[in-house]
Amino acid sequence: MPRMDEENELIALRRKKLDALRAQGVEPFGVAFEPDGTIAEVREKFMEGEILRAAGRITAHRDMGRSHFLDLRDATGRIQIYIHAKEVGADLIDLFQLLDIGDLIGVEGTCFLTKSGEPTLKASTFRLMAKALRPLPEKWHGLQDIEARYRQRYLDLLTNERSRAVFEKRIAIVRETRRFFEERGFLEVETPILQTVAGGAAAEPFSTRHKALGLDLYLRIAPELYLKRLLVGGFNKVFEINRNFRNEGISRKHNPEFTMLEAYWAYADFEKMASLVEELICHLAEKISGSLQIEHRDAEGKITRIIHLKRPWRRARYHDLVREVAGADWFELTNEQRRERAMSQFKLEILPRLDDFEVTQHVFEKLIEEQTIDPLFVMHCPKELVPLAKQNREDNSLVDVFELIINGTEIAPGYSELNDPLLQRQRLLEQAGEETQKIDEEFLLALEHGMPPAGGFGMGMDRLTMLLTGAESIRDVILFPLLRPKK
RNA sequence: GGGUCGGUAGCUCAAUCGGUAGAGCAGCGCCCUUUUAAGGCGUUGGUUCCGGGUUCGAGUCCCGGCCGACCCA
Repeated sequence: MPRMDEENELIALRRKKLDALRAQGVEPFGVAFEPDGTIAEVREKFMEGEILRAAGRITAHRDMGRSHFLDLRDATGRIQIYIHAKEVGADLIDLFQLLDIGDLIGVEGTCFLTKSGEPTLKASTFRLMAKALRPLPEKWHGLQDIEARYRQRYLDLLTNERSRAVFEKRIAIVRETRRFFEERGFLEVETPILQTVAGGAAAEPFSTRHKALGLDLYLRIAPELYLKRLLVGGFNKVFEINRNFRNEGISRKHNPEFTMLEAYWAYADFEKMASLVEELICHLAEKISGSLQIEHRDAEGKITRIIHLKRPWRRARYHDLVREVAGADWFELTNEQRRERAMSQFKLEILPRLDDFEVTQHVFEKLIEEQTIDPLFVMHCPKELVPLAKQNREDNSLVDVFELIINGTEIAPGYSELNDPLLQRQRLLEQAGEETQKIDEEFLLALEHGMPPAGGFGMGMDRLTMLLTGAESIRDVILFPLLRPKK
């Protein structure tokens, strides 16, 4: 990482210019300036002869001797500035000599078209808004270094159009998701991130401590148990979009903090939630990409994958899907036969410590989940996988659950929520094993007051953004992903 | 945690078998009154990620470390 005190002639020169500006009585870190909107808006208002004001960053300088052309940019676009000794005073030309690419300026000027038809502001005056003491990355390639793009995201956003577009899409996805739920009568709520018991999922939490109370706390791994308390409290349609934290490894698909959507709907069930998710994702795809065909491209822009979101999405039972790939007799085999087949026939690595249902789950993940590109609702998973869902009425080894898979990844699980407090206690006990302190008694207390049957689902907004933007890594959809500090 | 790959000027990248560390952009100087990846001429800039080692000589080979990417667990 660059340090402020490092010896570098480029920085030293800019600091000299800074001093020279102050010597001329110019404050290099200016105060408010009122442009006629964003640069995109200025371009819309552009009319030859009109006087307009624009503010932005100098990103290019074409020196013609007595006349100069600048590119002025903000996040919305670029406009060309023309500066000529005759048009601005001698004082401002002196000031102009002290400007650099990267500086933020405010310009007032007359609209005109150049020979080649480029809309340009002929500067009558300009003000320095902020002097940049460091040079910007190169204009043509932008900032390419992956590590630097994460550590200094501002430079990535400034120089890489594609990166900025991804984050603008992410913002739109979150905004449209809120609108979607609000239009359907869901209340957006905020529930605790600091929790005394980290419940609602199976994951390692981050721990922290409240000094005044002398209390050990965890950052939440899921909001689920609090949202269900709200169902008990009579908020019948609720959702939350907020950060979850999981103290686990980092990968292409995992960041320790990530943004989760969870929604609960009283008196609905998992099938209804599946339809809601289907509707939501299609709505977002059309809003964000304008299409239900999502194209993923490589760095050269070649299409690598097309995901078809056209409805209706396939719904199939977990056991039927496993039989399709693992053999119709899979569930009639003995545990040992299943292990044997998974290893010899499917070349899967099956560790001896895996329980029988985990062997099947492993087959499911490798042979179904990872191979599935277009949306697939996997319905009715085995209950061992999901302790917070309602048991199926016909077959109580199953739960009323869907798992939505798109592009080889779990996108959203949804349940008919378990609302039997006694059964819920039993399931949580089974899951916790020895670690009974992991059971949220306050949640069970709430359930004992009566929670309406409800449908619920959760969806990782980061992975959804990856799906809709074609980002290959979760770090490309999180503005500041966690990295080890340098040095 | 394991494996593979990478880290060279502010940025983007070269550097043959181990033999004087280079280019483009940016910067600096000069020329040019409508250029737009402006152009022309000239020019500055390096702890080759860090620390050891081998060697007459290391960006390059070896060992250790740091940071990152990908794959696996």
